[in-house]
Amino acid sequence: MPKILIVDDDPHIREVLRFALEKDGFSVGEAANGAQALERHAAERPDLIVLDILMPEMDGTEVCRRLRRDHATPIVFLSSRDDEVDRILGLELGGDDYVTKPFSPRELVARVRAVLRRGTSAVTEGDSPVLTHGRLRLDAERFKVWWAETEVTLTVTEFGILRTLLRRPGKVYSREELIGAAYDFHNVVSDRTVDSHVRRLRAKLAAAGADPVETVHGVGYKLGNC
Amino acid sequence: MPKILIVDDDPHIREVLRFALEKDGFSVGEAANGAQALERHAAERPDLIVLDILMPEMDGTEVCRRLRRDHATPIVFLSSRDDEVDRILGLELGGDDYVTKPFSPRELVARVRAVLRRGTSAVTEGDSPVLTHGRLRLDAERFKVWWAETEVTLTVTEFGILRTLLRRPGKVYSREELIGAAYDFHNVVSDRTVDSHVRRLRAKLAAAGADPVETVHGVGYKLGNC
DNA sequence: GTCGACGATGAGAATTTTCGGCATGGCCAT
DNA sequence: ATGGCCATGCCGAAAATTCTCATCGTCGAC
Repeated sequence: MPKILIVDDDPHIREVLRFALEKDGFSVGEAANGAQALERHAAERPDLIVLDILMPEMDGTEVCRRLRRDHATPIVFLSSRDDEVDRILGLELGGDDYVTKPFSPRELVARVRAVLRRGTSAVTEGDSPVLTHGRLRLDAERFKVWWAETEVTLTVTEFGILRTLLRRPGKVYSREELIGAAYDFHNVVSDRTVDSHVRRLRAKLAAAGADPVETVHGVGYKLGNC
Repeated sequence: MPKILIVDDDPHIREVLRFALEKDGFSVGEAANGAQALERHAAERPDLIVLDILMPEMDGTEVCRRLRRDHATPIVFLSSRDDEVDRILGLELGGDDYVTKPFSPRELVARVRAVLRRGTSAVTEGDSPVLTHGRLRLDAERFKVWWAETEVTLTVTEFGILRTLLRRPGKVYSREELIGAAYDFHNVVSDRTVDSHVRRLRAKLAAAGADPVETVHGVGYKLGNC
């Protein structure tokens, strides 16, 4: 019966999350700010923390940094605004997953379960054969991609990049990460190359009426809402 | 002080190997045929077996199969004729390394050490940054290859294939294995493609005076003696 | 508003992949 | 053994994809 610590300054959110998590059999603790979070973490030793990023005084990133000094407790971030989380995710914080508001409690519980299932390790990819995000669908086994009903034909590299983006929609991937995910040899290609592939990927998706790949200036690319 | 069991029907070979291994600090046992090998193995519990393939009555492959029923003792095979070992290696016997006669005792000792160092596991690739085989040298970090003194410039795929072959010189790799080792997506390219890459790889090595990549009809490619 | 850094774009070079035809090896019947 | 036959590998060339480079546009910090 894993124990979850909810950290958010909004009592309403805490309430909703507590309800959802308890219904699923988790035992739940709460904290309303960063200082309280560290305190409760020390006292209750939760198996996972649900952590809001935007909080007065000590925000989520700072809590995360302090926790990471001594602990590997998995963290699922809550982000208020979509573009806000972008920067943070670029910075290799030790977060394990990320949910942007507004989100369904059901989704959060699913993420929490997933993180716990794959163990403490921060960066493990759930290699499901079919990935979906909005109208975008990718079948890694059959090597095919659809936007709504129309199939989009991609090359290997384009496919690799999209698959990576799709594993964590919204997360901003640096060019280096994208290269690493698509090739065995990381040290071979220049990162300008990623631009080229993203360009053609975008072109093909655009031809199908989609435009889900977004640029995050100074960091990399991410999959936006579809 | 690891114990090695030498199995070979040729007393001269046993003598040479015993001398080399003992000089290196190993303790050595001997067996002249398959039946004796099983017997000695049960009695002496060696840490590693050096096993000749071609023996009268019960040959090395059969000995290996019987041993593998109950034991994971690492095995280094000795093969008499070069082309003979090819077929056997295709068949995923549980061998840990392979040396073809004529071989230098020094080389065998090196192999034995390597196998022991990387633990019992049969198929662990020591991902050392620098792989060498005869005059052939490959640096996986700097992404460079040499034949003797001359550097050979390879493309990513050529490099990937050579690196794979180099991980177990002499082992015959199927085209599928080579594809799988060089790409993330296995299901994308036809296996004729491997031919093309091997062709260009050979051409480049030939330009440097080498011809180490050998074809094994009906199975795949392997790295021959250099 | 200006400047500097970063991303987009176009074009071309390099690499990878495929395909079809030819050569060769291994196997069977003679 | 010999010759034919089928499977498999090799080669040349073209098509597809990937990668790089130079230039221009845009974003964001000051």
